Amino acid sequence: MPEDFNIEALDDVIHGRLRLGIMAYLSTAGSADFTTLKAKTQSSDGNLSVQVRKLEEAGYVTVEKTFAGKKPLTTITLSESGRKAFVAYLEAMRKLIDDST
Amino acid sequence: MPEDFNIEALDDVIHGRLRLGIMAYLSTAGSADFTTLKAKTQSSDGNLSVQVRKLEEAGYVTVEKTFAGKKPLTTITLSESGRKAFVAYLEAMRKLIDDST
DNA sequence: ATAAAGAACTTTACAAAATAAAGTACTTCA
DNA sequence: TGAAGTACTTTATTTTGTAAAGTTCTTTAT
Repeated sequence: MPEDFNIEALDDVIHGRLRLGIMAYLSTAGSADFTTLKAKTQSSDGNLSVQVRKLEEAGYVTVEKTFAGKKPLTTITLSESGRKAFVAYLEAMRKLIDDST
Repeated sequence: MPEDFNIEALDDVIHGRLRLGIMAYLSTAGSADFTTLKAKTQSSDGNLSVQVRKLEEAGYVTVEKTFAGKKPLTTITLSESGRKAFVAYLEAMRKLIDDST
């Protein structure tokens, strides 16, 4: 029985579907440009833009804008605090899974 | 790299915060009455009522209304299809965790 | 006997989030 | 040079989640 499963342990910023995908990808890749992230998460430009902004506002990623030749290049990088938050999220989720199986 | 992490593998009906808590509890308890579920998930009456209805509409739980003495008693039970869906959710989540750590 | 309080919900209203559509500012190709 | 494409952002719409209010009864106190 997941007696001690605290629903509040699941960070809402991370729990969002697309944001979870972004964090999962960045957790191993470290950083990625906008286009790659869009492909990996199979999301639309608009949605990705919005969700990356939210992660940025939470301090979980940093966003750097440069140019690759003539084209704009946005690079999203997982921050230290983002990594910590993601690890905590995974820990809470793992506990839920263990307790449920 | 969670190359194969398919964000769509995460069943949206289950992914919702409170619904996830309900499913997690029911996955081990099998069934519970409204009041118990409310206490275990620390939710409000209104929210619980709404989310249970959604799980019911998805066919993941069955809801039976009886009386305990004079008081109404609503019993929520995990269905076979609900268990399957939850297992699939856990499997997708486990894969995400494994790939991310 | 009856009013006040409480239990067990449901319904409706409101707020937040996700998605989709449209817009901007270029660049490249024909 | 103009049509299509890239790399985004902003705004609008839809969906979802939460909170507030309402309903129907029961229990307790007077």
